[in-house]
Amino acid sequence: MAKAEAVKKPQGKAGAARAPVVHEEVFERLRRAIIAGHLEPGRALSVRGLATEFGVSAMPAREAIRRLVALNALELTPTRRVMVAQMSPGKIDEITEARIALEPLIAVRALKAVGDDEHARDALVSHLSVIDDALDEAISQGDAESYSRLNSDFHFALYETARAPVLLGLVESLWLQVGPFMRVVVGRLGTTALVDQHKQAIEALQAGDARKLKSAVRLDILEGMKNIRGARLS
Amino acid sequence: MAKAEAVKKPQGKAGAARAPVVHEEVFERLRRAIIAGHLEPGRALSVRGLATEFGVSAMPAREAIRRLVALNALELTPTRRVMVAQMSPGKIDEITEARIALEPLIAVRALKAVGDDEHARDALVSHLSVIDDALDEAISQGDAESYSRLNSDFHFALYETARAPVLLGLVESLWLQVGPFMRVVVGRLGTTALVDQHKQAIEALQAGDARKLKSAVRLDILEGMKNIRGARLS
DNA sequence: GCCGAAAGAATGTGATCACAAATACCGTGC
DNA sequence: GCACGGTATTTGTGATCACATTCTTTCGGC
Repeated sequence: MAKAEAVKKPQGKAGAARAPVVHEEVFERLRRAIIAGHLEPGRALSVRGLATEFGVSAMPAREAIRRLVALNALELTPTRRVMVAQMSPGKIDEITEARIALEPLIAVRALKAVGDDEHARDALVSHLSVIDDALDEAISQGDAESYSRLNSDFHFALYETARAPVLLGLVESLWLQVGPFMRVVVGRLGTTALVDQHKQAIEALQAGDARKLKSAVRLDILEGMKNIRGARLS
Repeated sequence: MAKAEAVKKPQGKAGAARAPVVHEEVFERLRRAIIAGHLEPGRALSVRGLATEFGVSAMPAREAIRRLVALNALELTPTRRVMVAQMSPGKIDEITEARIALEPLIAVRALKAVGDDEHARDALVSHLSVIDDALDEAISQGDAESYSRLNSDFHFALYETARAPVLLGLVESLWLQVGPFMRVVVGRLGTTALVDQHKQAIEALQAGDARKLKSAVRLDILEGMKNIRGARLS
């Protein structure tokens, strides 16, 4: 398996000269799957299993798993087997606290990043609106899968414009830890009852209102995490 | 090389049955070295170099490096070479913001964790006092190496009692990113001018004063990061 | 019928090799 | 003296093998 066949990869003479190595591709796919909630908590993963599933050799799978363990997205059993992290009430509290501490900060940074440039702000607002419209569509159709993906798309589209790699890294680690449970939530509750603060956030961005933006992000987090807690205790 | 000699490791029948695998030991040693500031920013690391330095094969070195890259402690060059992360004014801002957002939270959690148990609180206070005394000693002797290590010991002795693994992981990631620069700071400034808020924090713990504790932690962070910024701009 | 031991499969970890890309080194030409 | 080009070394990455441990399944005894 995984002949790889010396793809030749002529370095892509034009462009940013990025060469997405195999283990990074595996990592990215797995990361997205976790954030989008495609993997249920407690789901066991193995190096060889992941390798065959992605059609690669054991090595890239190992490195991807190692990275995700470092980010607390995957958990090690006492015997060093790997599973998607389990949730606990205590962890819900911690993640909620950390998200509320960090995400409003990075949202405000995004606001400030586009604050000077009216064109950039409009572009961001319009981009977020597109995502949020699709989100509403997913909600009305009860499409849990799309909901999870679009919800993370919305938040990270906002956060990435902050150009704050350190904060973004912390937030990504947190999302990797909630991802598996967002899935469970929207699966159990159905998506019809879900409300979000995204439109409030967009308005705040448009108005350049940092206070309102922080509030919207904070409320959105509280709503989402409350649902997780509710699903957990049911 | 790396005979390892089949240490036999009879599983340590008594005890927590922990078997510190090779790559974890390498990771831990490297992690401590970075937090303690033993590695200067921009310092290049290589898989084989680290392997021979630690007397292991390439594999554990690879995994340790991969984990530390995931934690933003190490940086990848465009050609995938590895170095200790560089600092920039923007990163200083971000790390300061994140530390101030997170560390007071975890400190207050530590306070609450020992709040009920007077015995536990006394034990923590006494433990922290011992570390802080050693810290004063290191300062008076201008021992930069001990200062870095004891300073991180103090903070993490406090944070670990919070039993908040998620928050602790985030904070550890941040310390891994500042570690190399603490070293530079104390090396350049000398340690005589350094003041810390540790005694304030200990008093707040003893009094069960969450507000004062948060303030002390916050000020300690601001002091430390200000020194980093100053050293950077000099 | 059920518990437990033994056999078999699966898994994590470490080691080593191969290869291409990148870096460092060194000598030549001007 | 210096820039340039070519060679040699270093390096990251992927693949594969070996081994001990762990998990699973099965079968035998009571």
